[in-house]
Amino acid sequence: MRPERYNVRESEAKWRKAWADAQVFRTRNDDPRAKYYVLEMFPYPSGRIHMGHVRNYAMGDVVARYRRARGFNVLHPMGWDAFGMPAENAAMQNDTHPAIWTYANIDTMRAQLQSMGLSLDWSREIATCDPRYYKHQQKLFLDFLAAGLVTRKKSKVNWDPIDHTVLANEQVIDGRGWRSGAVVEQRELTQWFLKITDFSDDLLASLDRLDRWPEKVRLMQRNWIGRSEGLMIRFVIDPKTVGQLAGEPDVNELEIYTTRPDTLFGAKFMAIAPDHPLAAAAARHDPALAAFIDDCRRVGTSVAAIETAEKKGYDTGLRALHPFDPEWRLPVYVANFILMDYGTGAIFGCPAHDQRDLDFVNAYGLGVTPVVCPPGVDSATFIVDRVAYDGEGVMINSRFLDGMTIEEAKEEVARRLEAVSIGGRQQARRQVNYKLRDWGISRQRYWGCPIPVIHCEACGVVPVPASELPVTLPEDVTFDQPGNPLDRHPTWKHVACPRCGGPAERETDTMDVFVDSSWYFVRFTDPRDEAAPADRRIADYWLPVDQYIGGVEHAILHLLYSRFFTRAMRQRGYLDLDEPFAGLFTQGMVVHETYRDARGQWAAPEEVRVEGDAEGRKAFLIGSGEEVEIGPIEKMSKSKRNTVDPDDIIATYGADTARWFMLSDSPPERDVIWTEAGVQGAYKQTQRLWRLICEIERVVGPARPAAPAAFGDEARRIRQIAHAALAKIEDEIERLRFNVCIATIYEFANALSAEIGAIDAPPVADDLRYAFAEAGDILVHCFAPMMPHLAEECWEALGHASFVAQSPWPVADRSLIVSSEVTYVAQVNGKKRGELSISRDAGAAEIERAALALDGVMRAMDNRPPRKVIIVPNRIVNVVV
RNA sequence: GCCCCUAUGGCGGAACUGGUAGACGCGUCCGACUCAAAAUCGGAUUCCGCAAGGAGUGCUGGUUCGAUUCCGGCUAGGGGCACCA
Repeated sequence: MRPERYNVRESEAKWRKAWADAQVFRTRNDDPRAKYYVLEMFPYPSGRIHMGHVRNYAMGDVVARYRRARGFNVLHPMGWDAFGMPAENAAMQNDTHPAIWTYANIDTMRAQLQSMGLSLDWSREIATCDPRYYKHQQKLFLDFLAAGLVTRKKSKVNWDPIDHTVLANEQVIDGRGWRSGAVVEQRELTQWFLKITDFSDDLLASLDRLDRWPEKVRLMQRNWIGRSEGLMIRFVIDPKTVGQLAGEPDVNELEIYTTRPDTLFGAKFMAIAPDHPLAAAAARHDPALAAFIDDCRRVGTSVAAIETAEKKGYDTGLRALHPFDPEWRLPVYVANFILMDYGTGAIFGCPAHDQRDLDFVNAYGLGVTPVVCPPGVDSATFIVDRVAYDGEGVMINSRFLDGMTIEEAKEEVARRLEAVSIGGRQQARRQVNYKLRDWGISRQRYWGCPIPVIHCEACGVVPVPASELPVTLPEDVTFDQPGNPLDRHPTWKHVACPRCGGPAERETDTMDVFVDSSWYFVRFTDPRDEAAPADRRIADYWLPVDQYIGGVEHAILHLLYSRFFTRAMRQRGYLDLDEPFAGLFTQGMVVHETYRDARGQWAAPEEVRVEGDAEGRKAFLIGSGEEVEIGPIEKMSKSKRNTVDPDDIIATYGADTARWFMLSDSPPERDVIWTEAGVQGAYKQTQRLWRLICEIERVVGPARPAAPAAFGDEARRIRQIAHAALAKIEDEIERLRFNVCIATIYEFANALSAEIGAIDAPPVADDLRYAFAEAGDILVHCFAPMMPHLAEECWEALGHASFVAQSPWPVADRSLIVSSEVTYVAQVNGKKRGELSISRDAGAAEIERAALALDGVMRAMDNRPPRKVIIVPNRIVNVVV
């Protein structure tokens, strides 16, 4: 006799040990079966796992376990994105070395992940902060450097003038350093860049072939790459306005990039970025302008900050000549919303058809002239005042362009200006431009992969010889002062130049952590290879990743950088691979209510008791009974204290319950709200499924029956229920629709319960016993990817000696599912008026006759003759009167 | 500011490719079992209406025999914006 209740704690521990002892999830590179690589974005070892991790890894594990059952050789590895700022912040706060902090976190989180019962091959675990990992990254960097895929150039950073340190964008709050509170400045540093722009076209074009990526991610990447076709136009600066700038270089003309040359007759001003060379030249003769530029720099380097700041400009006094009218002069402003990184860092402003330009002229009173008239609007009365018009239309107020479409006008302007020559060069040329910029990877920080180059006064930049790799981080560093400890280290950075032997210095910048995560999926294929990032044959066998799963917050940067790395590695012969991730799924966050007391202090969910119902819910502190306000539902975060610790949930309810709840209810791409009721509901299901399996076992008996020659009606019905559920669950798992999958499992279990309840006392006929045994096996297989521990317990109860984790997926017999009768909905004028059940192969005339004979249909038709009858096969009959 | 996404009962959500809106779960209500409670099991549950029937998928307009689904205009919430990971 089986126990009434399923003992979660005992069983889960037992099965995890059994899997580990039998090495069930160990993956071999020489397995002859078809491969399937499923990967979840590896975690940053922040300290403890959170519910977002549970959700992410539960999803990946469903896919891994399902594919394994379907006969694939599955690679499902785990590792640690272990470099990054939090380790340095912790070092400063607690006086612990980043490595010690990081590895301690990894140990904690590994144990937590292991308690989830994930089917991971832990023998392939990697950490990016391990020199055995970053050694290969340094080799890749040097290889890319030799191949011209790396460059050095100047770029701006946020500089904290009190702490004397470079700040990350998130460390700049309202233009001030987070620690010192000092107003942030911009500094230019010479930094290392990976030339991702070499691949702009391919990165863009290949998006079309990523058909197993969410459309929104492809769209975001397309916009990010931002290919545009436009015109470079040289504006002559009126010599009469140059004045004291006369001696400065490049003050005779201003080159701009525009995608809207058609609006040239709507131009009201020119604007240049505060970092534009012309702005710098003008500022040398105008202290007020220099002060204005300093002001602009205090916003920081983030585009969001620059573009949301109030639009401000400074008139340089320079005037540019309109290309089509030498009498027409346009004022040249330095403006805080022009970005030096895009185009030439200079624009002409047409307020009528660009909102930013319009906001600008409204602030400076420069006037608006519309030049594109929307269809159906009278050009004589069309005015633009607060909202710019960026739609289609016909050219107006534009002399020789009048009456043309936008496209015709663009072409006409380009054609005319290409033909004009100034100083021996065309005044304008067509140009394809990209928003995408090269990837700056230099970080002025300790806890990252050292950039393996040496700076020699005589020889310049010298790569560290391969035999000396990896360049490891020195361990004797302190974090008692801000800034990069590598920079102030007494010995580490001083070395002999590998080329001339003279005194030289190591590069003290380390790499952006996005570099670490741009090739880790390659390393997992062959993680212990000492000679190469991965053996080429092994990498080519496993890659691409068949299903990649992670947060949508990585939709652009991480995924684009990984796509770049794949291309660079292919070019250098490491891989034969177009794209790293054939399938991508972006899952939603885990969110929770927030609680706040009268003093504005946040309260954690475990400190709060919630009472009430539909009318209103109230929350009280458990200790004092004080009422706390129930706030909005937000992403779980430490600062709002609305987190739930997976350890507590797993200890109370078990890993299967935690996994099940994270997969049920909400669609995986959407946010899921953590509720206590939801977890309890999931827990009840584990017990329900266990009871059902026990009942099946009692009906089937100790000996599993052989397949009978024929099935009676009841047995046929049970088989139909089981096979229909199996077919649907297969489809839903493959589409990663875990919530629908779980709903189908509930329906399946409910239906089986009803059938079991209808069974009379034993003995039970052989065909029924067979049908129940088969249905039980199918049910266990269906929930095994989500609740693997319970599934093993049930599998054993049903009399199997093997692991369900190693058993093949049952074959759905789809011929059992089709019924001979179909139900049509009968509508009159699109409104449902009845239903009719009819043979699947009934003809149109027969269906129409049956529909018109229905009571509800006749009443609704009210003796009017049918004008038209629409029949959608197997679905609907609509009578139009 | 720019780019992207989302919106369906009391709640989470389902609805194949434009074809029965509300599957499944939670909650609530009623009932069974029990001395009682818990657990479990059965039934009801979009709204208005006694009913017939009507209304209904954030708001608004359109296309269609038919719109949660397609198109236009809004509103609200969320993600990303290049040094958080």
